[in-house]
Amino acid sequence: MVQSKTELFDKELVEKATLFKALAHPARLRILQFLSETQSCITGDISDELPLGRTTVNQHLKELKNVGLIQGHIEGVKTKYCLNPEKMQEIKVSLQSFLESINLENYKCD
Amino acid sequence: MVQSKTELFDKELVEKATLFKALAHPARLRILQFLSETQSCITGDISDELPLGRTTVNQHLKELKNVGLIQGHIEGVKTKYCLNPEKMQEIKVSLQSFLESINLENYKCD
DNA sequence: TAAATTTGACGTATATTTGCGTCAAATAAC
DNA sequence: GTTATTTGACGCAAATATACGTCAAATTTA
Repeated sequence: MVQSKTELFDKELVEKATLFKALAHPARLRILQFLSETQSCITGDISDELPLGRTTVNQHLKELKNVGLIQGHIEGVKTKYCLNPEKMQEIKVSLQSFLESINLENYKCD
Repeated sequence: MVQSKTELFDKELVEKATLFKALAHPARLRILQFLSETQSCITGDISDELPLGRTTVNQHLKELKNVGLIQGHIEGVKTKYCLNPEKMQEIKVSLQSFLESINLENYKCD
């Protein structure tokens, strides 16, 4: 067994968990920060900025791309990576709404 | 090798990644929702509310406890689980600040 | 006291994530 | 045309997460 049981949960919850998971590694957070700091697209070698090998960074980039947080244009041999501001905003709203739905003012614990 | 490299990142980033990770599974999101919906502490058997076995749910509860999102009082044989509103608020602020630091108004992609 | 309930601890199996090396395709530089 | 760069795809090993069964301690209940 030990099969994944995520599909047994509410679809919306699964989606939010997926978003959170994309942000659940310091390398991915750092990549997002880095892209925002540079204020524009970056060609390749983000791995120079991280204490990880190129292939590993590439994999993290792929994960971020999968959830739509970043985009990549190919320009000749090189690839330019950028944030996807719309998706970032979407995620922000999504997470805030979840956190707000949870955090009740008059929560009491007896 | 394949050793964990998380310690090579900024401590603050690692902490935020840890928080996100705690929220990266639908079962844990559901548990948080459930605790907030009931508006009070719940004795044991949250597993009745989830499509998972008791031991599995217990493990998720433990993870949530580890990051401080929930608390558990022991009352006789039973254990009461509650949200930790302070920590929830803390996490909310922490995540919002990260997202805001990332999402730039005038982000351009050439 | 004996039986039933409740729960954490422990062990185990499978799945997924993380990290990286190597290779091949594509393009640029010579 | 040949060589160098750049990058994704592929595969592998170790680490971690997920899911659960079983057991023992604690505590009610009978």
